[in-house]
Amino acid sequence: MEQMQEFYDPTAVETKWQEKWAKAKLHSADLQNAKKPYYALVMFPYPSGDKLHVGHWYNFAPADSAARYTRMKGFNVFEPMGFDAFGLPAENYAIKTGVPPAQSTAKNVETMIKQLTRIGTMYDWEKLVNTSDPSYYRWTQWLFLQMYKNNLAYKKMGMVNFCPSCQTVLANEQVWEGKCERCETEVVQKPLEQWYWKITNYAQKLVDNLDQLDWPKKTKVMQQNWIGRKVGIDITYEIEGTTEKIVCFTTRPDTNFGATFIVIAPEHPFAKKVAGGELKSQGGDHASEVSTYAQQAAKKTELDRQAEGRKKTGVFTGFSAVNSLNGKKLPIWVSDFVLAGFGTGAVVGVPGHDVRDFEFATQFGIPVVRVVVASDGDTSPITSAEQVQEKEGKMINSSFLDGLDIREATVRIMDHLEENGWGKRVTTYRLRDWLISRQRYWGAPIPIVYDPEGKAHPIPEKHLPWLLPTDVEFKPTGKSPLTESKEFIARTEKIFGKGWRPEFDTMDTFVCSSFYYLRYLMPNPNPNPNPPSKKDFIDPALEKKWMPVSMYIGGPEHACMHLIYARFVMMALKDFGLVSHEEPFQRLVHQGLITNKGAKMSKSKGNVVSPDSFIDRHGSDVFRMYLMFMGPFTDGGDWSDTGIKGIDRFVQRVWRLFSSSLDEGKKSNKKVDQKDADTERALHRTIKAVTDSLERLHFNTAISSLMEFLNLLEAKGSLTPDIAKTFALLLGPLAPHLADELWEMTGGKGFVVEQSWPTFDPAMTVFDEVTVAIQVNGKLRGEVVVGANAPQEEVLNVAKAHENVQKYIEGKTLKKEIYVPGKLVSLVV
RNA sequence: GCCAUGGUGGCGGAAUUGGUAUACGCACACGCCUUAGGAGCGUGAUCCCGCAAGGGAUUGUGGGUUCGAGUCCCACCCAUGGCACCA
Repeated sequence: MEQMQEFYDPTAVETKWQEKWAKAKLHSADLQNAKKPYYALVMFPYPSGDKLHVGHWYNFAPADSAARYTRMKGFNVFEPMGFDAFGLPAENYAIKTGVPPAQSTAKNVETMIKQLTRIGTMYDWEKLVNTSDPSYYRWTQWLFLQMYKNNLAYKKMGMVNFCPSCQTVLANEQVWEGKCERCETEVVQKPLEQWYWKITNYAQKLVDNLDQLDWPKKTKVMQQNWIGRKVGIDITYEIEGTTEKIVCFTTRPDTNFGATFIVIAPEHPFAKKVAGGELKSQGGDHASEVSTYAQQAAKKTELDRQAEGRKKTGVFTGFSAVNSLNGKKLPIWVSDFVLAGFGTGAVVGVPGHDVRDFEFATQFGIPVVRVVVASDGDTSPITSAEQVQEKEGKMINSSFLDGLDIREATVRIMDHLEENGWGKRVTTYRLRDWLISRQRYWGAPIPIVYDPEGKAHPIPEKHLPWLLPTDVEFKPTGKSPLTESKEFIARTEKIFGKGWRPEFDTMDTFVCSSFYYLRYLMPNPNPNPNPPSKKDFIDPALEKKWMPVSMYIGGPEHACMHLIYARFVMMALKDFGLVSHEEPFQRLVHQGLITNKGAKMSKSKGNVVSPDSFIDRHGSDVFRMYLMFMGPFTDGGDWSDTGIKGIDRFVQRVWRLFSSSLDEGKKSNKKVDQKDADTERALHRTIKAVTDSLERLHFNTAISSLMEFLNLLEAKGSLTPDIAKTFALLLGPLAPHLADELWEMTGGKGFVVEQSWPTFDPAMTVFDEVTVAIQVNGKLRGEVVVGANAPQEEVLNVAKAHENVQKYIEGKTLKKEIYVPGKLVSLVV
């Protein structure tokens, strides 16, 4: 009765252990001497002034549980943490409050470290990185210079995505459904000269390497789609009455005998020549129509195009090309359904076998020819869009291709076109080069200066870090805020000479995060390497030993941003001879999304759950276990205020059982460790179940196995010291504070995370006696208890003798008898 | 439209290879303890019929393979995520 009043006090216990862990430097990894390195990484957060939200916990706590389990399995686990500190959140906060981002960031980092510690994670704070610190961004700039040196960084004029709200350009990856990934404002197109990194050089490798990675299939497919590799052929068409040629890209040259027209994008050079009156056709002057159409098309926004739907518009140029295959004339049209940025910006129209071409042809009265037999054998003329798409079939109306399957025909025609010099096989990609310039303040300055003629020069490495000036307004105006800095310009002139100007743009924050996993391995950098050397960037021995990251955990929203940029940068670094691996993240896992009442948590919806009140009341262990218990880690789940009770009860019951049993043992000094076979077997089954669950990151079932075991122990009424110890160890990854407290109560030495993970005896996980189900004609009709190793015949006889079974088999002939050892008997009558 | 993933009680979910579907927990009902309970403990429960013993149905829908299907195959429906006038 006395023990019943004793409650587990999470706050006291958790504080006590967090202090002990810190004092023992329990989470500090010895990078140099580790024998079995295991790099456990989570995507680092940006330092926000708000409290850690449930999403952070849902990402970090289970990741930490996995890392703790791995450590107990005997690995030298390195679990670092840092801050993706440059970027819009800090800058927007500065704009609102006038507090310089450097100041607010430093403060936020401090509070977040405290919050992250409260989770009870094993972060090795000695290796902290902060991307906004000059000791970090000097390497962001150094990386830029390596890219520049190796011709992977270049500046070019072009149409770019511009967010009118953030007042900066964006990379393609950062435009989602035509909107800014950060603020969801409609993005517009602007012609600007900007810096790019040549990610397209690695397009092929980025696709090919996916095969070897242990990543979610979904993510691989997303990257594949994003890179958009397409194998096809460029076919050259001569234009009648001119010396001009048009090259069309197609993946379906097999249908080329069915071509009846050509369409080019409004931005295509030939369209410009027609519009400008440079070329005049015999059939009349179409310059004004083409130029008007091109101007209208240029004005259209993404929204206009969506509103227009698939309705085709276009104008005739007055010119025709010739299909070399059959001498047919192909009128050349201009239409905005053809994209200037894909392929060659020109398409050969085969209306019989492409829906868009069909729509265009019917819109403008262009003939439609069938060159593939329909699946139902139909060879009649095509009259509706439903008849169009044929991905299977044999060729007709196609000269030497007739009768061939479309796949054979594709190869044949490609060979034929290449042999005659009319075409060339090519591979195209959807992926565009990475635009890394940003017209924002809070980022790493691009280490470039311009001479008085405006020519770009890289800043010599000895001048790094090329410091971000502080004498600026933060308010974005579309012009880079750095243009206002007198100090920045003075500094440039002082070093490089009068009339020299610095590059005023800063780098995309995704540049900072594209290599941070390497910087964690350089915890005590030479504070001022001048000039910086390769070895200061990353120690090759450490890189070889620790990379690639063993397990990387973070949200799926980064599939086509950070996760593609980081892979590209690692590949480039390998080519520069700086690292030994091509891929940064061997295994990737996405945590699921945690919602509230089915909706994504957001401040504007006012449905954000703050962990704090729950932690104050139940403690971090209960909170993190509840998040893990909600369902599989990768699925996410919907928040519920009440469900946490179940975990709280579990923790209290564990506590009560431990304190009552262990106290009792002490007081009466009686031996309570005589083994009970049932409990012993249950213990082994529990170890097996928890181990299997943790291997699969199914924390929810690991917890339910422990609950089941606890239910059994409570029913037995006592706890032997051996079982108590193992129970504490099994709880270690899931509820680290409680586990250490229980471990201490059982007289365990050291910390739980330093102990070996419990092992089980497979022989002990099976029962002596098993319950066997009996089915008659597939329906359950009874069960019997037999010895686990009872021979088949004996079990079948017992089964057939079963009273209820008798009712169903009496007087009938047994057609089949099946015994699945230890599971069931199946009788067929 | 295309690709991917998923659909199991009132709810979150469990069920490595086809082998007793609904473990574990929440919520619920009843009981115990209590001055009290937003505490604790115990019992019950997928649904339908039945006082009960028991029977029948059931893993989105419809078929199929099998002694046996949540699991494998085919068709369809729905949900979520991604891509989308990409030639």
